[in-house]
Amino acid sequence: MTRAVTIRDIASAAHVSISTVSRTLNGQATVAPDKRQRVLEAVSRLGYQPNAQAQGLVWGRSMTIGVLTQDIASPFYSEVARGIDAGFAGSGYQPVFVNGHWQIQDEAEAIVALTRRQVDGLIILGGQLGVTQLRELAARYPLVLVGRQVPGLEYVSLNVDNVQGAAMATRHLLQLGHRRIGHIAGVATQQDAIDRLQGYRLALAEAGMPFDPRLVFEGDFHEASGIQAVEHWLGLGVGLSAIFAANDQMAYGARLGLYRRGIRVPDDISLVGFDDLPASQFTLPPLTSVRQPLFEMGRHAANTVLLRLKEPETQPELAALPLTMSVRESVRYAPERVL
Amino acid sequence: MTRAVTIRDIASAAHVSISTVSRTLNGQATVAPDKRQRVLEAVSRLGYQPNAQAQGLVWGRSMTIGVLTQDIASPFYSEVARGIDAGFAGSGYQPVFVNGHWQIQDEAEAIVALTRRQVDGLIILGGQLGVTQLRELAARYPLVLVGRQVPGLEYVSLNVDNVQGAAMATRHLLQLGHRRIGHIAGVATQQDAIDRLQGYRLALAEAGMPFDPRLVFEGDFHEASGIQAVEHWLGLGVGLSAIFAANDQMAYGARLGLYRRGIRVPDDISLVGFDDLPASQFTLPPLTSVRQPLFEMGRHAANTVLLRLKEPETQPELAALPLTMSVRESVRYAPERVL
DNA sequence: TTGTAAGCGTTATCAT
DNA sequence: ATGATAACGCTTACAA
Repeated sequence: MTRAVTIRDIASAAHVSISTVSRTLNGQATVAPDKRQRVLEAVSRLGYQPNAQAQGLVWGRSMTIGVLTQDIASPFYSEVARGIDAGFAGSGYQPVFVNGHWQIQDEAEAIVALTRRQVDGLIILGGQLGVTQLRELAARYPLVLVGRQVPGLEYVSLNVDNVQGAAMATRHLLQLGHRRIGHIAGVATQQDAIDRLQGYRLALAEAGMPFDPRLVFEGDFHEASGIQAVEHWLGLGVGLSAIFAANDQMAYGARLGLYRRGIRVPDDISLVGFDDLPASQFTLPPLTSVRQPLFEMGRHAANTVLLRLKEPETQPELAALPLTMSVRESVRYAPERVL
Repeated sequence: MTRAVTIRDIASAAHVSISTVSRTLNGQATVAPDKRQRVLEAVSRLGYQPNAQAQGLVWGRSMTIGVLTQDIASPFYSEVARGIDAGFAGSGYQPVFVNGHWQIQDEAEAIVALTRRQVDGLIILGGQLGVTQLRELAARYPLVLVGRQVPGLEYVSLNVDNVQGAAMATRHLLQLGHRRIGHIAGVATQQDAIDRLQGYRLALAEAGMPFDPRLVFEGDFHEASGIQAVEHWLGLGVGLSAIFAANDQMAYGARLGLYRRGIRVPDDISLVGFDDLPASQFTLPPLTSVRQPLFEMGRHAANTVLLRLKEPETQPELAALPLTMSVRESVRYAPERVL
């Protein structure tokens, strides 16, 4: 369309050289007041905005941070994304979000797109990128890994203790007298799913309860698999007084599945989720859940990248953020009868 | 960290000039098979990726499309974002999402950030940017406006007919015998909120029903205001047999508010939302809602930008995408008694 | 077919 | 204090 205004346009409009324009705009260097004035006037009159691409070329950085998510539209990722966005606000850096779509192929392509665009740093949320590739990336960029535990990359990994979180949820149920607790697990290839299952078993073991494999259903972190879990258990006739889902979305599904069978929550069955998505405050009933500080995680990841950018030598410790329970109305004392 | 591999590295590794490298990589031009071979080998061995910033500088475009949303983490925007992402997949263009945070100031800054980054096109979702600024942007960039109706910019506006959608929802309720229908409106400064209120009134008028202003509560499109609406109406003691919320999120809030008061949906009160967010399939009960094809809207917006980029002269018509009703379980025939 | 060199818009070095 | 000019990494005439 119309050609953009360049620094040359400003220079000729203000009757100075382009270096003078650049100097006035970039702060410290000394420029005579009158010329400075003319430059500023021309800049605002013509609406000049320096070309970030050209600046990036000469500075060797793009003021851009790549963020790899799996699905920008999932409530989980988007809450983290919001935190990342907040973390970079006012820093001059712009996050660029790309999607891996849960597929390693797409992830790899997304990373290439980011590196070609000369991102100055990287935040990788989950995913299945291989250890080798992650190590290479860590060597080239200030990198923060969220939700992945990679041997040798602990210092760039921002994690929550999923084992403890799941154990906490399970203990919560046990303390209320529940003895038959179903667990809707996530996909077995993801570390957080594995850890949460482990936490569930840990709490059971602590309480001296036997582990019944029929009480574990492997879902896929989406709502529909929560419904399937309920159908599965009801068909089997295992007896259940509580369900602990490995994430909130599956808990929502389970809730609907129970409703379809006329089973009340929490009267007949108690329900606990994991993540504490914003929406869980408004479900019916509001869902008790293990609170992951998603927003904070995003912000923390952003701040860490920023810090590494500023002081490349420092290796700030990435303390694991604490998990807490958001206790709401979906849990009650274990009923006499088990379904 | 480590310096990136440049075209010069490839040139010297393959013992050719940098133009030969460029030619091999950029397709058509003729390069001797042996040199071509050496170049390709060096490229893959050294893992060379052309610097997109430098290419952008030469080509005068960044292969980047700016997308202004209000809140990347809202289920509404993220579903559209997913569609946009899908629309650009494989096109070579990369969407860059920025947030306006519902504030005109932030929006303006976000747009500046995008233009400085030399985006080749723009998609603007909602927002409050002034008409003048939008016109300027439309003159400089291939632009698609989603959810805004700007005089003189109809040809770049992708809209749904909110008036008809709201009328459809209200008629649905009327046909089932409901006579006291509350409407939870959105913020009165947003056109879609105004249009939906108008559609509600239109359907009422068609049915020869009087408009009772006490039956309209102004919310803010978030869940909490749905709860407030219910509290407000129950306090007032207007009688109600159905509620039509201007978006799903407020409907979720209303659902919870009713639950708190022991009012059943749909037995006591019917509930209809607007947007048909993915989550509405899993609420309790699943929510009847006016379906906005959010994903499709995003994809369509992306495709339109792509088309304008390819053929700048053409002005493809932006046909309004159709709204339909997603009928689920939150609606029932009007009960005898009104609450 | 290939290499040299100009240029994309900017900053930074260097004289002046 | 200011203006040439050489980069930055790449593509693309233009010569050879």
